[in-house]
Amino acid sequence: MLSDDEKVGAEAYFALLEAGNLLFAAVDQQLRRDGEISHAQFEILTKLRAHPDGLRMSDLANVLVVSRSGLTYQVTQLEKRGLLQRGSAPGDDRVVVVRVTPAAEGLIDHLEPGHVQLVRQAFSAVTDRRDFETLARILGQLSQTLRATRRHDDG
Amino acid sequence: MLSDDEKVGAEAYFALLEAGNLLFAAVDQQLRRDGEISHAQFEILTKLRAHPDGLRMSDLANVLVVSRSGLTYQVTQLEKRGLLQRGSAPGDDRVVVVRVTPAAEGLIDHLEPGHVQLVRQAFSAVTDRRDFETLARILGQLSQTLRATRRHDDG
DNA sequence: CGCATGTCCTTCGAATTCGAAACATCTTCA
DNA sequence: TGAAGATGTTTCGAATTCGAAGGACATGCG
Repeated sequence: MLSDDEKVGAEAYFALLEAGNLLFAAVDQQLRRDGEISHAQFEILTKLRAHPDGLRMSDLANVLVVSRSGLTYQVTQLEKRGLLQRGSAPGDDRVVVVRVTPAAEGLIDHLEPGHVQLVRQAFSAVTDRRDFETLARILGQLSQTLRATRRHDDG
Repeated sequence: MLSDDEKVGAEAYFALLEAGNLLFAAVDQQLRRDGEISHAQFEILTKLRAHPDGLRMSDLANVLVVSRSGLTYQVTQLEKRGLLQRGSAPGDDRVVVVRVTPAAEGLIDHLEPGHVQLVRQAFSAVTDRRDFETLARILGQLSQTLRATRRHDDG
């Protein structure tokens, strides 16, 4: 038998997976419709846009929580579409640094308004600003904990 | 430029996707290691266990937030392993009703302790019980909103 | 009844994901 | 220098996912 604390914990756990799943699916559908791009690819581009100097493949994979090989696949797709470029890093020829192209910035600008609106709509039932802050804080703690125990010995 | 409200909203949005992703990945890894089963399959079994009379394929797909065809695939896999059974529904020969087998209940019982411990560990940084309640409440609202606007006209 | 339409599940092909293994390049240390 | 191990990325095969199309049954209406 579960204690009351465990019950509310399990509830939060299931709710997190469900909400995350639904939110991802909703955003994915919209992005595919409006911009012929998947949510996974969109996340790559937006993360890269926040790093004008580019990111190494491994770092990008860690940020996005995907495997290195999975990232290789998507980066190849995006490079074929001219939305990003692979480059080399000075001083280490093993490293591949990825940067967005102006075309990608244009695409992001094109998609951003609808994207923001969809997310706002999804959260429309959350009216108290403190709820947002609580949500962001707890989920941030959760991510931090999970990243800390995440295996580092890949490949 | 985003307002402060939009900033905290965007933060919550990104945190939700990230935490959900990390949590799913962590649980998936553990279940594969301890029980030779994926998180997706484990969720099917646990949902079904909560419904001793079985569930129709469509209803199960909706609950789990997966496509009908994707569910068909996983149900076939699980049936091959003897963890669930397909049956017919009285009065409508189109419908397939799925039920867990005793073997699946045994597997769930075997995996449950480690599963609970992992989740508890993931949430270990969340110490205030009201935070759990807030989390469950907000994410529940979010799921409800997203389900309401979800497309019902599937393949 | 008999056809049109709707519902439910599965099949099919394409896209995406992962982990293991392969490859290439550093770094360390003798 | 050069071998051994570490690090970074890609290739490969297998598993999983989706949406569209197909097939089977149900329902409504003439």
